[in-house]
Amino acid sequence: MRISYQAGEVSVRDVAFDAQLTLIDSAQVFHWKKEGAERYSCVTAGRHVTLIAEANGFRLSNAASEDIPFWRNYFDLDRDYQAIARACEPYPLAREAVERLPGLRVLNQPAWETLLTFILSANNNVTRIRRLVESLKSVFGTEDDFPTPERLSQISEEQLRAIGCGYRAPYLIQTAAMVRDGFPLESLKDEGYESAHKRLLELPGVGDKVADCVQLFGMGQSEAFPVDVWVERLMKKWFAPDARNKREMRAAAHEMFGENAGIVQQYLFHCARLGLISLE
DNA sequence: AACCAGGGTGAGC
DNA sequence: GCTCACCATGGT
Repeated sequence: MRISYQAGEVSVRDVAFDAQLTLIDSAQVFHWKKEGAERYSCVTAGRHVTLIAEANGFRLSNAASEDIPFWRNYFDLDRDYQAIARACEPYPLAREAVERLPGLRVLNQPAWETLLTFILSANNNVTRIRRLVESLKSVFGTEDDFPTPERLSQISEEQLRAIGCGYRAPYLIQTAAMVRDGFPLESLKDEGYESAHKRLLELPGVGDKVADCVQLFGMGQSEAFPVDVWVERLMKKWFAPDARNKREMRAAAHEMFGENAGIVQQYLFHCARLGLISLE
């Protein structure tokens, strides 16, 4: 992997990256927009950026040189995905899943954005989550960012229901108020997985699954193993047929995949959604 | 027209 | 501890 900078563009070469898969279809991030065949744009962490997909990597236009470390982390460029595939060797189905979707990467998003979007994701479908996140950002955020906890905590339930949040509206408001009042969202990244998980469960609208998504996609805790309906079916059929509930499925995943559990999960999840793995 | 979606909550055991 | 009805909304 090589990163270079020239004339306002960050260029990333020699890296497996499938922009359509990772930014649009993977259901880990909901606010990238497709602008053209190879062009994608996004507002994240107060940065407005355009990504141009290339043969063996990508370019970021409108990027500052001092933001290279930010994007390096955001796109998970320092993780060795082939090594993860190899580490799955005892579990051929998992290894095949990782190898069948080259270029799918697990992004490291800002924690607050991840928390917001996954509260909205509960019992919802991807198309509608994307619309909802876009509305939340454009109606209540600024041109360059999502609404802050301060701002969101002062929006009325009626206003949030008006853009389609439904019963998740009070969860958003109450969680925003807790973060505003000092809930240590950022410092949870430095706690262990279990400890951070328990703290996240204190937030309204956050259960085991949403907490794991925030930890995996927004806190860099790769052992987090979100169990949604797809992963539940996968685990029941292929990996942990005796698990009696989702908590036991998570434990089984930690046993099998350790610190790579969340990364493997993302590949399995997507293969299942694409129909590449039979769930009978 | 039913059924589903990257589920969480609270009540009743 | 556990199960389960209920929760808005729109996609398929």
